[in-house]
Amino acid sequence: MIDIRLLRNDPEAVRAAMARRGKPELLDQLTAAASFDSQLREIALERDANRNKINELSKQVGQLRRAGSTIEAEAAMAESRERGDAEKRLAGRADEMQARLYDLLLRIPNVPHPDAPDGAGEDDNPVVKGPIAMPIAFADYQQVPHWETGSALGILDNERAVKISGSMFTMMRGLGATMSRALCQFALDANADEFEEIRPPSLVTTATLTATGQLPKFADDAYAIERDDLWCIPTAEVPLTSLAAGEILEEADLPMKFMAFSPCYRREAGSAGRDTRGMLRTHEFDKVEILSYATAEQAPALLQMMVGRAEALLAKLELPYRIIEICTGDMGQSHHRSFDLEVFAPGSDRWLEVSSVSWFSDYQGRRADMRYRPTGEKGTRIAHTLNGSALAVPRVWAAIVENYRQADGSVRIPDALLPYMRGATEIRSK
RNA sequence: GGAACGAUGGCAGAGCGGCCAAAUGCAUCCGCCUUGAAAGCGGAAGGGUGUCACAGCCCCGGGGGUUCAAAUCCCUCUCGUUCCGCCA
Repeated sequence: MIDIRLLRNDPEAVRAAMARRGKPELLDQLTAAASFDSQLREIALERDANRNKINELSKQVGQLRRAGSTIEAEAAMAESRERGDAEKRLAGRADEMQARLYDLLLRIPNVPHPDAPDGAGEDDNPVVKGPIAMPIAFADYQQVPHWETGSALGILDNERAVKISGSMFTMMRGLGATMSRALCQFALDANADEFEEIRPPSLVTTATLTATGQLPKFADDAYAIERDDLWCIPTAEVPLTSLAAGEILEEADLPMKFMAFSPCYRREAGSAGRDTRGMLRTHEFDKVEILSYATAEQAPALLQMMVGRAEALLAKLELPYRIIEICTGDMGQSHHRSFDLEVFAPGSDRWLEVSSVSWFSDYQGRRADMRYRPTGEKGTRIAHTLNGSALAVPRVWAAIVENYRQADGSVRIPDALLPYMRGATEIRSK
C-alpha cells in the first residue's frame, strides 16, 4: 500500500510519481482515495468527541454511585444513553468509509523509484548490462528447441504430464529430473553464506497473499483452495514476505536475509496460447527465491547485491545473459524498482526471463504490517522488502538443454552442476 | 473429526463490570554506589491514530452482542495445549 499520509500531505508529488506508470485511471484512484480519507477523518473526529463524552459520563456514573448520589447518577446514565445512538451511527459511517478507503488502497500500485527509467511498456526496458558470454554465432546443433532435445533424450515427457494434469504442466525424467533438482541445490548452496534457508508452506491464507500484492486485484492468477480458504503460492516470495507480518523488528537485526526453495503455482489466466511448447510457461514449477527485509537506507545497496547474486549463478552456469531494467510502464503493481535477468536460448531463438529482482519500498511492509524500531529513536517505521528469483528452474533448464547441446545430440552438464549429478557429465539417449 | 481447557505488554503472569493501558517478576534503558563490574538502591519505558505541540480516540487473539460503562458477562470464529480417533 502507498502511504496515505504522504498522499494527504504532498498529493502532487505522489501524483507526479504515479503518472510515470502511464495509466490515467491511477490518478483518478488517487483522487478518490484522498477524498475518502478526508471524509473519514471528519467523521472520526466527530465520533471521537462523542466517545469522549460517553467515557466521561460513564466514569461519573461510577463515582456518583459510590458517593451515593443516585439521582445524579441516573441523569448521567440517561445522557450517556442518548449519545449511544449517535455513537452507533457515527461508528457505522466511519467503518464503512474506512473499508472503502482500505479496499481502494489495496488496488493502487506502488510509486516507481525516481531512478526507474520512463517507458510505456516492455519494449522500453533498457538493457543495463550485457549481453555477457554471448557467442558470435550459435552452432546448428544448438539451435534445436529444448522440447525436441528433451523428448529425444527421454528427459522431458510433457505428453504424460498433460495426461495426468492437463495442459501447461510439465514433467522431467531421469537425468532431466536430476538436473532440475541440481539447479535448486546449486542455487541454495551459492547463497547459504548470507541467506537463511527456509522451507515455507506452499499453501497460504488470504491475508498472506494480500500482503505481497496478489490479492485482491489478481485473484484470477492464483489457484484457490476454496473449501479451506487457502491459496497456492505463486512464488516463495509470498510466505517469506509474511514471515515477519505483524511484527516489530529491531533495526540492529536488519537487514534480514532469507532464501527458500518452493514449488510455484500459476494459473496463467491471461496467457492462454502463449509459450505452449516446451516448458517456458507452466502451471507449476520449482524456484529458489532470495528475499530481504531492510531499512529504507539499506535497500538500494541490497538491491544491487541481490541482482549480483542472481547474476553470479548465470555466470557460473556459463549461459549467455543480459540484465534489463524494468521501465515505469512495465512495472508490476508492488514494484518500486526492478531488474530482470534474461538468458539467451538459441533453440527457442529468444531471450528468456529467468529472474526478476525487485525492491518494493515499504509497499508490502505496510500491507503486511511489518515494522522496525529505529535504534535510539522513538516509534517505528515500516520495513522495506526486496526479493528476487535466485533461479527459476524450467527456463534455466531449457536454456541449458539448448546452449549445451552437442553435435551428436547429447547435452553436456554445466561444470557448476557436476557435484549434484551423481557423476553424470552429459545426458545422452539410451 | 470428538472432548476439555486456554489466548493479557519483549517474556512469564495477576486482574472484583466502573478507581485498569492494566499489578508483580524477568529482561531492557538511564542514574546512584563501585577503580570497573555484579549485587543493591532510585528512575524510565507498549503500539496505532491524531496534533505545530498537547488533548482526544482506538488496541487485553478476531468479529458480534448485553450495559450508562467490558480485559472482566454472553455468542461466534481463529489459533494453541492435552486426551481420543485417523494418518504419510
